[in-house]
Amino acid sequence: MELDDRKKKILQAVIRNYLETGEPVGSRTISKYTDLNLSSATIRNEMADLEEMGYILQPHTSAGRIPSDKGYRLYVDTMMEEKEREVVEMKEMLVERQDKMETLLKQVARVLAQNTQYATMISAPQAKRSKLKFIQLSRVDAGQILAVIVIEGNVIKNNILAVDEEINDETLLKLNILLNTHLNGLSIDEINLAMIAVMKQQAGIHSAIVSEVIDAVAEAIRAEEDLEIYTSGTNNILRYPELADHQKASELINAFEEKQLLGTLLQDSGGEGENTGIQVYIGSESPVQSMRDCSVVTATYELGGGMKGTVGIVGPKRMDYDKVIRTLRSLQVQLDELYKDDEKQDN
Amino acid sequence: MELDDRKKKILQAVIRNYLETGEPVGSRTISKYTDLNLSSATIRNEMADLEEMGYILQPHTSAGRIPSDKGYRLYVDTMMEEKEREVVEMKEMLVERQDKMETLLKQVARVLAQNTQYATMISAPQAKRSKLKFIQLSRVDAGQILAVIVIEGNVIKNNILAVDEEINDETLLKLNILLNTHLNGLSIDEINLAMIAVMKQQAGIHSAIVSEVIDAVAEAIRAEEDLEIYTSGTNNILRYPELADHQKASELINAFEEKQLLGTLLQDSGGEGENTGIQVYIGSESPVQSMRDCSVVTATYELGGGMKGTVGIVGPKRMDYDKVIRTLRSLQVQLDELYKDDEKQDN
DNA sequence: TGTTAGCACTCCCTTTTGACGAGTGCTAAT
DNA sequence: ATTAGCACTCGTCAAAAGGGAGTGCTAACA
Repeated sequence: MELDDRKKKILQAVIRNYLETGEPVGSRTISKYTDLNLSSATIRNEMADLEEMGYILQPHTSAGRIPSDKGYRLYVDTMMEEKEREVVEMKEMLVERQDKMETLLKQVARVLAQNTQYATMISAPQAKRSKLKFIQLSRVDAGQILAVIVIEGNVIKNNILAVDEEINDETLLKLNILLNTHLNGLSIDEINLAMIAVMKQQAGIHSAIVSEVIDAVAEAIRAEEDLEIYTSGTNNILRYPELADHQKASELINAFEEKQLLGTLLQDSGGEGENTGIQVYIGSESPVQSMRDCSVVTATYELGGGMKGTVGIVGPKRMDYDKVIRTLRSLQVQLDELYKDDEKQDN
Repeated sequence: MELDDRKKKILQAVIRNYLETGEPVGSRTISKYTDLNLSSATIRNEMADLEEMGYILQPHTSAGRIPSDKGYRLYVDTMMEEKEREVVEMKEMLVERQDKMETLLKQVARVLAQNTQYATMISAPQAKRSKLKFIQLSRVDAGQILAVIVIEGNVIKNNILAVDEEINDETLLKLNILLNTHLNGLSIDEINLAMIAVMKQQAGIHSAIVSEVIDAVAEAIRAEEDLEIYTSGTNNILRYPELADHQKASELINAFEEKQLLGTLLQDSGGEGENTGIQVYIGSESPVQSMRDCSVVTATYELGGGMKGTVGIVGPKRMDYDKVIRTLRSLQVQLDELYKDDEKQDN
């Protein structure tokens, strides 16, 4: 059987209507809703075909039809553009530039949740491969050395090292120079044992400190490389009856709290999503088990300096894909402009 | 009317029974449940009295009774101890010492939530008044100065300052000494304008940087002084039918997500709670509006070095106060022992 | 051959009804 | 002061009834 033009129109009408009302939609509704001027009986025949093809389904006999995952997929892939043009400008989101990356991300998540009434998540931006930019040791107390580690992209990590030996400012200065000349500009897998041996030798009796600093560097880079994720609007889940079932809602809320599960969603979409960087997971397409009744839309964003992160929106399958995607596009643009020329930041 | 011994026993029985079953409890049940050997009719009369006095109430005519807030309060204040002794040792919680404060707090929240099946929250420990311990400026890039600010308790904040002028290492060293000699050991309200003027004068042409550093210090201390709060087990809210109503649950989940609302709960209990530092808010006693159907139990904990924080558990009014309080006591002891002698930490 | 009107049928949802049971308050007897 | 007895209230549950939305099929129509 072929999906001719009329069938497409009917499918589109079914989906549009269902997105609005959340109720199964019947043939009579379609007969009036579209400009096809067809009787409900004809629509019924066509709908039977569409069901056979797997685009829509009946919750039970003698109910209207609702879109299947396959139907949503077709809609998202090929039918949505047309609506996009006739839509008015959305209320502008306000994302302000923030000093602290953390503040910015939390704000984005919140604004997005308020705008869409769905649950949102965002991962901190990362350079492809974190390189060490600068190390600074300082004596902060007797027996305590503060190690400040700056990673490419001006991400800063601190670590306090306990040392047995008493260290004077001069040796500290030497150690600083030693560490910086050897390590600057290197990524974690470029720091090898031979190099460490050389440094330890040069450090003489203070070789123990070198080891500790290296450990701290390794940990700092590793910490930077695993995703920090912020979420907002979790309570919006309860807005949608199809998700508000206690069992499901509890699992979802848990996923948003544990956050690590969300990582799969916020990493996958790395480069794949065509040119726009926007990707849609419908129902069972999502890699996260607890989201099999949801749809997830993710978008990669860029802050400058090659720093890329991903932001995502989670809602019911019956979500307003159109609005969500437009909102995410607008966000991409805003973030891009906000951090166009420089990349100041800290943590 | 007086609350004699028999009435107390009956009230206690009603509450115990209701905590277990969650169902309104009737006179016949009590008649068998207690060792008073009274008929249901007598119990009925007593219960009518108790209702008149406001300790219990009827959801509707011809239903059993449930405890009122006032009833719970009496129970928590005077009736719980007896049960405490006859109770077996609870499953030991495992809280491990962590390098990072953040990790520790998250772990405590999670463990507590798993153990009790309620929602939990914890505020980061704070010294009474944050004092500056150490400042370090470093040149990290052309036009970028990294300011590392260490606050009492080894809390570290970073800030990258943009500077127009080119600064060599020597001036930077001078500035470091200048800043440290003037500012070390001071709290935010000890840094006054006169002092700043003196420093600016000594800094000469680099006075602009001094201003920026002072701003950074002020912000760092302020940031440290407002509560960081971690939560866990939010999804447990849905476990309890009396909270799982969409409207209420949504508000609650939102409170746990926004976190700042929780601050009132985690600050209030500062010193008030007798000797144990444990405080119970029942229903409308809670200062947080969205928790009027909940009970909240908070406990202050101490990590050493005068660092105090508060941890809290939020559940239905019908929560197992006994177990919750015992769990919190055990946690207090564990944390105390874990950080008994030193106070290493960073962020 | 595609479209449509008509019709019987299915199935869900809501309301109604009645039975049941748990629990109460009151009264009178102990 | 306590208790047995009884009428009454009210929520819950299940079954029954009614209504409505929607379908599939058939036959007529252009």
